[in-house]
Amino acid sequence: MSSTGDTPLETAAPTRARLVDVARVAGVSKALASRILNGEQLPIRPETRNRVVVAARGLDYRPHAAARSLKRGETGALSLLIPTLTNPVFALISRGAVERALERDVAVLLIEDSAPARASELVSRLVQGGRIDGAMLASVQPEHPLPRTLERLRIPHVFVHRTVPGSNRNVSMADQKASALAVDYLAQLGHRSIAHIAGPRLLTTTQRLVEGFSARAAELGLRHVVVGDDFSEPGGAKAAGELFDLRVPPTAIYTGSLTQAVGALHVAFERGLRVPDDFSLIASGELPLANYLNPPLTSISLPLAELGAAAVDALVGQIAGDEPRDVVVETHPEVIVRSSTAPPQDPTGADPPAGRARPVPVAVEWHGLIE
Amino acid sequence: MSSTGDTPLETAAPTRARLVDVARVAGVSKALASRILNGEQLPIRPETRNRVVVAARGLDYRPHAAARSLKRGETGALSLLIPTLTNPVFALISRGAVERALERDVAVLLIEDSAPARASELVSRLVQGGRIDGAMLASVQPEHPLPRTLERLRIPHVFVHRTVPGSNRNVSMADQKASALAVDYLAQLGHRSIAHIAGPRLLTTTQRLVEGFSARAAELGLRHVVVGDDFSEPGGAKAAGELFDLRVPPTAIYTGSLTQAVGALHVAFERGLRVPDDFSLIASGELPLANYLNPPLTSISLPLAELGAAAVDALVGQIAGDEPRDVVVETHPEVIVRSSTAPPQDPTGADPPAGRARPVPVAVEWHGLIE
DNA sequence: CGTTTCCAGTTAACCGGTTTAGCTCTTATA
DNA sequence: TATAAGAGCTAAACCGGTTAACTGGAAACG
Repeated sequence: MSSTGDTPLETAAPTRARLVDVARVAGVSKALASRILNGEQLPIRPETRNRVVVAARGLDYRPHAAARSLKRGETGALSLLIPTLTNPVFALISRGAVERALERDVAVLLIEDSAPARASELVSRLVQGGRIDGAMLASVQPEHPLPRTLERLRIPHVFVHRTVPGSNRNVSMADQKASALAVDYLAQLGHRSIAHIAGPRLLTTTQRLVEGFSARAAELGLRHVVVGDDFSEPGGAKAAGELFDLRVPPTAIYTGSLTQAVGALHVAFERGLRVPDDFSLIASGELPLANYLNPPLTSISLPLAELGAAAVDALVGQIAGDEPRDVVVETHPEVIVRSSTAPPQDPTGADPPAGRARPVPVAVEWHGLIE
Repeated sequence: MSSTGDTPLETAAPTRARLVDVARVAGVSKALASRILNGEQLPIRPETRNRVVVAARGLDYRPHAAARSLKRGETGALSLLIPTLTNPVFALISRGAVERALERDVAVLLIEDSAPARASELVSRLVQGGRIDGAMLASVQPEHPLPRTLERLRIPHVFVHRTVPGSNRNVSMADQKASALAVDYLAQLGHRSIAHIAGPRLLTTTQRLVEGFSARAAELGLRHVVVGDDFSEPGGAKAAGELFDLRVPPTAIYTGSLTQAVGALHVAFERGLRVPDDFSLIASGELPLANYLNPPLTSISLPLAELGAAAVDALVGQIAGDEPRDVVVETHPEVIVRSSTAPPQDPTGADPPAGRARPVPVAVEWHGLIE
């Protein structure tokens, strides 16, 4: 298996060029070749430098990752832990992270967090095995064991999208702005009574979305309500069902994820409700699928890929020695208008003729001003 | 940064255990420790072996990936090239591959094939940089430059899901069976006139799906037609539109992917056609989303995760020295019955009163027996 | 004129494993 | 009784880079 030098057999094994080869061709020591190729600022004759660079290019030389890693004590690889690949939100974050990492010549190991204990063990193994320099975590729920482990091992890490308050390691975006924009858009269409289907309350993403929603709705004097506690399709379906059961349902629903919107559309269909005739629907997070739902879904675009890219940048910074600090990605949310939103059909629905909307049949309470 | 031995400062940097540490604790040389921990069959006193094993466990020792890689000339890492992460088909294949790889203590680098030239360059870089031992390719179209590059560099590789005939490196499944099952199911419901919305004709997956469809339809004496050339939502929408434009549209449509089915549902909705009243719809490939479409989509389950796992197995085999050979994953397709399929509404629709169905308004021709 | 400084490099140690060659001691064999 | 054959281990080279320490000569400096 040792392809050192010549292989006298008929199959000329194409062997990688090593640093020594470059050095020999350029007529210098491998030490010098190494330092030149790494762009060190050194007193060196330009002509010598050139010989080395040309030799490296000519031989298509690439430093052996393992050798470099061994000496430097760095691997040039990161892990990215996500809840599931089949959720397009995380697919997009992953895309952004992998792209940026490749630009920076860093490798990314993607891992699905099927079970917290297992994920912790896997990441620890990668760390202990010297396979990664740092970890990006997009799936930590508050009691997840991994952050503590990483803290103890002093492994650089960041939290992406799902953040940990006070950690100084959060890479997030101003989700509030997306919610506020959604509320603005619905209000502008004439809706006076709106609902938000939210995710798990423990997640900071959820909290930001809810906060943005409630704050702006209150500001505009809209009646508003928040339901739901799961970003999935069934979560959206269940929450939507609760809303439709209200004595006075909202005329518009804003979901925290596209998957929830799919669930909401599903129950609407089952109950014979029509969108946007019976209620308007708008979701946070734009995906190609939105255009092919029935009806095509109005949504708020969010820079998920940029979020992944920013996570890589922050983590690479930490590895280089920077102190961990929170990063908030610039958000310029936009409404992608499709066919699931329209002015409310029955203007009185937002303000029922019989005055006050209470009592409410399920454990859901309206907030906001009753004019 | 050198944490060699003791760090006298207050921050006790938790340093990885190395092989020497294990050897010292066990009172043996590191050579022996290495061979024991690698499970070599050697003349060794059981007690000595035990001391080493216990020491390794006690120190939570894990061999440093880079050091091992450097000496062995293997990285213990593979790449997986997929068209896009946001397509759940490839998300599932990736899931299966990553899971199996982690079981085998191998790392997987996931790469999206945004542009063939760029992907080729990236994978080459990984190979040349000694970052991966082999590549899994799930996105090669016939003129993709990567296979040639890998062949030239003598890098082990396999083709997953999208195969290359004659390469002996294909990891695929018997998609034909899924198509045949779909046809059987539709026939059993009473449909006599069915259509298949296919993917790009150059892909072998498409060819297998089409073959299974046409063969079984002919066998059962059904009128059948194949349209479409793209697995995406717009591709499904366009093809469905062509079918609806037929003078005698089919009473059932079988799509090669769930995304195409989404597209088909979309145009049906736009044209006011109802599923399954106006036509039945069944898709190849089961995904959670299917349950939340309107109506919930009947689909054929396929072992996509197993396919990814099998790809890892095959590739690891090649790296260990096996000759490349095609692998066909066991398929036991099942119909997941939901609400998008039903007996045809108008039994005469399958066999129009006016006799022959031609002429056909678009470039689509019916095949099969006219009774 | 002797010494220091700078230029333009080279030598060799080292990272943490794996692996080949070899060494010592006991036991079986001729 | 000499010797070959294991059993049971150790020493050291090696993988391919990086980097601290060093060298020989020319120029600058006091």
